[in-house]
Amino acid sequence: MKEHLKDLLLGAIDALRKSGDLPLGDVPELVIERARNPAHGDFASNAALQLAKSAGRNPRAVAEALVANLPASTSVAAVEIAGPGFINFRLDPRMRLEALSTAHREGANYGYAQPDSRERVLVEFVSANPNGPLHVGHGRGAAYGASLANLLEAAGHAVQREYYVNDAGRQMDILAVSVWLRYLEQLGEAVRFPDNGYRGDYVADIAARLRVAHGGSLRAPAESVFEGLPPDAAQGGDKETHVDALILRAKALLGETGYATIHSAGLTDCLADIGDDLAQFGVRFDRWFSEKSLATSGAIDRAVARLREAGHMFEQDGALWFRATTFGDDKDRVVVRENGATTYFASDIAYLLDKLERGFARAIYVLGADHHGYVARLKAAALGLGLDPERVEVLLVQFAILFEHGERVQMSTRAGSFVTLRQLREDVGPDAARCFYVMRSHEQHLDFDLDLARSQSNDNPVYYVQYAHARISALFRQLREKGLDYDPAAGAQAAARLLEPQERELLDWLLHWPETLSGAAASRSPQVVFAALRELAAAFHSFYNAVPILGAEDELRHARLFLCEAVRNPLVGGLALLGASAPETM
RNA sequence: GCGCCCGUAGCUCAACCGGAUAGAGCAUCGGCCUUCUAAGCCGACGGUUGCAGGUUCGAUUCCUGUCGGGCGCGCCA
Repeated sequence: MKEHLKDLLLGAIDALRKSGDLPLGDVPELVIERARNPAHGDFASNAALQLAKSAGRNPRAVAEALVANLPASTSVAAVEIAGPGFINFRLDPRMRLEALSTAHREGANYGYAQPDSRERVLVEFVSANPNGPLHVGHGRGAAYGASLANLLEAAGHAVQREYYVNDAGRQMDILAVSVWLRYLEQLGEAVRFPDNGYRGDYVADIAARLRVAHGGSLRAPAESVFEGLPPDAAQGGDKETHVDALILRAKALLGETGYATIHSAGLTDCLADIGDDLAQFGVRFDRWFSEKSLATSGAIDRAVARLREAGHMFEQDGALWFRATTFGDDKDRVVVRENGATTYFASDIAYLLDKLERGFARAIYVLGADHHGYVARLKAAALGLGLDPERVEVLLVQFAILFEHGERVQMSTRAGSFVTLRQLREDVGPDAARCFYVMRSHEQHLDFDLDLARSQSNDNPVYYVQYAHARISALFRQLREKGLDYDPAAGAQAAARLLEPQERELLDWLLHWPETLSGAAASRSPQVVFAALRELAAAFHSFYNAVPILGAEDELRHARLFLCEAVRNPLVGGLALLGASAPETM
């Protein structure tokens, strides 16, 4: 609709230019807005205000000229000039009724875009290191990424969801050593657990499974493990040095295959746990992309060669550097270390190249806010590879802070005393968890109120929205119980009788829903969807309280039930985008 | 020190790429269940948009400075 009105205005501008009645300069990007105040009609444009300066006339005169030259349209009932020169459009009432029947006809997909302007988009999200269970911080990235992917799909794009598995790094080695030490402990060895090790109970669980699968075949005497190691932090040394030495010792004692067995047990178990956790959270991925595979496939070498050939690499202090500062980054970055190993950033470059070479028009990264330093780096990498940096889109998700009984819930990952996503989900339920996470803009810090999310009351906005759906379902149950009839065709026929203000509100909402959705997708803002659903629920509850539905006379009953069915569709469809259910009863 | 994000009602947040009278929910106060689910509805109260300048017909929105909060600045991942 906004596009249509924009075309009308462009038509008027065109006509004025041809006739030469008004000297118009460059035409700015026209903006059509929903009118906030109903007295201002349905849509408003500030075009005249924007054009006034270059036309050298006062805005109202420009507005009058525009309106006089506006092409005819069957969708517009009236055009008014108001205030300093706003042009207000009042839609033909038929537009609302059309929206109503479209909403009714298209089911839960109402408002979803036709996939005509389809763009292939890759959304990478979560990508947490598989060295333990997901915690509540990851939950926000998961909820946001999943909802965003759904939203982009609803906006007509072809979306691929990926999880980047950091299966190659040092953190995984630390996990492997932690598992091994717990395993030895369970076999009766007197081990000293490193300060930098992973202490969570899940580590012991992995060790226990390892014992079942491999018995004592991976055992080594404690003395041989710790003999001659540099001291740990608690022993007056350095925890990093200590744990690194421990990793080397484990590899030496276990041999390549033995170490690989433990390493992969840690990885596999953690990944399985994460996958299961996310699946129960309604979050699914099309692909789990292994970081290690970038090395084995030669993708890293290829990416590095490409940067080198483009002349963006240099050697210094024995390492190979990417001259990122050429492309706006504030530092140059090491890609190949002095010891010959590639850095994490090297994998990033290779993965980025891989994504864009697979034909995705856009690579969206959903990252935690603490990764904001990556933005410049990734953009620089794209430029260095000779690719358009616009195709790289980084969305930073700010931290979520849990509150309970009005106090901040403290978390410490390494100590294993964190609140896991699994715990949160089981505590407040998946629907509330998903919605609470995306209720605020992703670039806004989130205070996650556990008590509120748990509460089954009017305080809880998720229940409020779901309750609207349950009430509609209840109406149709009551309809049968009372032996009343409902004829959708008669309802559609009588829809013009839906003239109460509360009915008008609902029709308005339905009319705007497609644009609300496309706007939310364009601004990567699932919270807009939630806010809109809340409005719809509020409008429905008001309607429900204001007018009789089953108790109305026949024709009105058909019309109102028809409206209820139409309202139910975006409730279901919108909640689905956010990963929440629409229960029939509550 | 440098860089990024955020400061809006008592609290948590909106305000649609600069627009018309800055809006919701919670909290507080007052009403509404012999009728379709009261997990609901109706109403009242509540604001110098952190502060100081600037740009503009118009600024919560853009720019500069400043104060406050969060985060980041490895040959870690």
